[in-house]
Amino acid sequence: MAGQSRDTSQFMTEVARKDDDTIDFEIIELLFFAYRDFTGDPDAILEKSGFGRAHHRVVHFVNREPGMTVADLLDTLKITKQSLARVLKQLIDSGYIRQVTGPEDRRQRMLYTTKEGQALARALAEPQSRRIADALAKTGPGARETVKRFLVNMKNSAAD
Amino acid sequence: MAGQSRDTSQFMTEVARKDDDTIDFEIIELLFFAYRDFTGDPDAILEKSGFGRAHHRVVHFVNREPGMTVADLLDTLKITKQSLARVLKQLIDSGYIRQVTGPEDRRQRMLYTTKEGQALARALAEPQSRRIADALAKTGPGARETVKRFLVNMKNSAAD
DNA sequence: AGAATTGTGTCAACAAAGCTGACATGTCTT
DNA sequence: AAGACATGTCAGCTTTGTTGACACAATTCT
Repeated sequence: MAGQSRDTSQFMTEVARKDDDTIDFEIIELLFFAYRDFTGDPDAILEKSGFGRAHHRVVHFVNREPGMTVADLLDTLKITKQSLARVLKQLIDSGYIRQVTGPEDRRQRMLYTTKEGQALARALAEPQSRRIADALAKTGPGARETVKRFLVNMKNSAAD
Repeated sequence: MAGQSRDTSQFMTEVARKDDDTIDFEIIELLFFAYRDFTGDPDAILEKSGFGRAHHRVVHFVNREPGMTVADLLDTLKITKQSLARVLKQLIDSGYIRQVTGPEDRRQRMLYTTKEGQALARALAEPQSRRIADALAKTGPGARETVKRFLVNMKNSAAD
């Protein structure tokens, strides 16, 4: 699809692929492709449920950390409460997530996945997990530790 | 922020953090956080330009592969031409990207970044590149090769 | 030469998921 | 009692994705 001959000589005196020795375009790009395809994995399942990627993230994190509050979730997702409210309400109404009034602080709503929510979270994570396992296996022994450390270092540490 | 005491005993007989030995929730999550913060880097610059992340991606890829056609770009971004048209038009009108009629096939529009487009692409990539360099340095020697191979393995190989 | 296909542009309508601002309610905290 | 806090909700807006339809020029096929 990108195989047409291109006479770019009038614009590029160098090579077609523009490389910059001071900017790591390569890893930037690989991250984009990797994440694009990684997030594409659960799409088929999401379409069946009638949910989107926003719902996916909510179910995932509530499932991972049962009892987290709405504020915790907002902090994790870094979105506004109005944005969260939309998808969270749908998930609660559909029976995937339930809320429990905080036993210490009754203002809080502790979030839990239902049986159905757990099943959904698992089904969505499954193809992604397989992709990761395959990629790590192909990359070689010790890859998991290195990749894990890299990813930890990539995310913001302070305002967490 | 997540430090409140939570009596989840009535729902979780296990630990608070739900682990699943068959699903790699850990890397899935780390990928989310890493990518979330990684894409947040250029936001300040984008706000100044009045552009969004869609514009960022277009400028990036056109800058990386000068002379790519509209079809190439659609294939790379995996979005519809109507979606692309919107942001591409704005970038052309603003003088960041220019089109040249294909010398072999006059139906094609070869895309090039202008001087301003190159400067923008570079400015946007700079904080991301720094983040990657820092993360790789902290991860240790040889990290770049391993991470690169992992990312290549993570993306789809076939329909590329 | 004429027909079909291809690459690109564009109109119109719609959906998902983000945003801001404002306000209500109940629950702490002081 | 007053103020701060956690959550929910209404209303409206933006960005960025989608489908479907159509136009036009250029290329390719028969």
